[in-house]
Amino acid sequence: MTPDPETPVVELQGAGDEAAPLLPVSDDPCERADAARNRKKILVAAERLFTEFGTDNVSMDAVAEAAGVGKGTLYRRFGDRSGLARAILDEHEREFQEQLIRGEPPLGPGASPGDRLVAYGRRRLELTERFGDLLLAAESGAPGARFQGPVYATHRMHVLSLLKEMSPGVDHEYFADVLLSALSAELVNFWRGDVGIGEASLAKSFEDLIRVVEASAACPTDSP
Amino acid sequence: MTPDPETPVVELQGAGDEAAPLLPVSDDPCERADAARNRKKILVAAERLFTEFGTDNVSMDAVAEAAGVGKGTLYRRFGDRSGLARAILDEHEREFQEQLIRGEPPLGPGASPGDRLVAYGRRRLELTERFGDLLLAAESGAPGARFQGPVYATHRMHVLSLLKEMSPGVDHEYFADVLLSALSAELVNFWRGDVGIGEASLAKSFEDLIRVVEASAACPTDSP
DNA sequence: GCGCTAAACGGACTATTGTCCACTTAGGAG
DNA sequence: CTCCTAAGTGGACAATAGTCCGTTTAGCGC
Repeated sequence: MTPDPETPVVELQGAGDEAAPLLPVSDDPCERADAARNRKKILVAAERLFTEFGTDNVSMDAVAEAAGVGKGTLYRRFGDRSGLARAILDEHEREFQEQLIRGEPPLGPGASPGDRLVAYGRRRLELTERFGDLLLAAESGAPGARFQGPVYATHRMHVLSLLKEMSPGVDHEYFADVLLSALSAELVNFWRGDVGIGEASLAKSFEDLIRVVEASAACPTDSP
Repeated sequence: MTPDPETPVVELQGAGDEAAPLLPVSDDPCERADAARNRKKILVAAERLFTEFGTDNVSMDAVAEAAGVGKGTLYRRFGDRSGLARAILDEHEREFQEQLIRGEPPLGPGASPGDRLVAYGRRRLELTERFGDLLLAAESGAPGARFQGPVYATHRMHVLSLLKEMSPGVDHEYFADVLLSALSAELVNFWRGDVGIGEASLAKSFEDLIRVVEASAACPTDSP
């Protein structure tokens, strides 16, 4: 494994509902000046190449060359291709998380958990529409790697705490991952591209899914 | 794209509930004798190497060499690594589908759709326990490739028809994919390996998920 | 300024996937 | 039996990801 990829690991202990600043901090304050400069150069070059030629028509060599650094530097900073994609997405990711935690309802606090989950799904789908290829690259690393890393952990905790609020006393660990899989770039891109279903339609289906759970929390038929 | 991978495409027109023999037929009757012989040699060699060294510690070169064929032959037959994995799984897959269609309840016909879905999930989880790495390799091709091909289509149709039976008049297309994602080797392997949760526990969670949908189909709170 | 050291750099190198095409051969027609 | 051709074969080839390690340099203590 690579010595130290970019993940500046924030502690993510299970309990807390959602108040704490769980945002992944991408700028290491102890980073040497040249390292920071190169990181920036790489991110700028990569973003340009990715948008110009399409995310998966650009080799890592090409990124390194365009950024004017060696390949070793590229890999030292970002670990692998998916790490680079994640780093590019990071800025938008932070903005998104900000809205989840401190934004307006229904995305932010104040709405019912069901409404918040629906809004969360809708927003994720919008983001997938904008950043589809990049998100796909970000979640295509080693198998199972998608489920690790601070970004996934944060999303997971958000969904989990809303589910808990919706129907307390039930174990939703697995269901949280299932919901996030339902929003994975791979599935969503497939629906949008190959099946040809629009994002709005998907949002509706995702909402249905949430409403089903919401209803079952209120319905006595639920057998413990 | 590869000229003609192994997929001998069976028509999969949407309607029929599940009576027809939708099993993917893997032996092309018009295959030349030497081709068939090589196919067999490759499958045997690959299966041996995979079980001996672990599925992803074996390069395609190694498989070709062990089978005593050229790499070109390997790729002509199976398209890519994931195609090879699918072909190895094919025998078990056919057996599984046989049980779904003509086997005993609750897996086969005769039980309630909810029970059948639960049994389906349980069985898939067992298979993932046995063939985890291979299934993982089979579903790790080009992004979105998992959702294509006859095997996925068949599973999807099975789940879909049970969902329809459970709550008629509702669109379950997306939800079927979500349920199948919940059983994907990537997610399940992650839970078993990294989280350390046993298969039984996952089966329980999957069952809960199905029961929630089952309940909501019966509960008047459901808003159309 | 002057070294010193840990951090960062970069490009040669390895491993692997997947493609291509000139050659070989199975198996039916005559 | 012989010929013919479409299918099949195999290994050289190109492209790419990711590793390794000798070299360079930032930034600190003096």
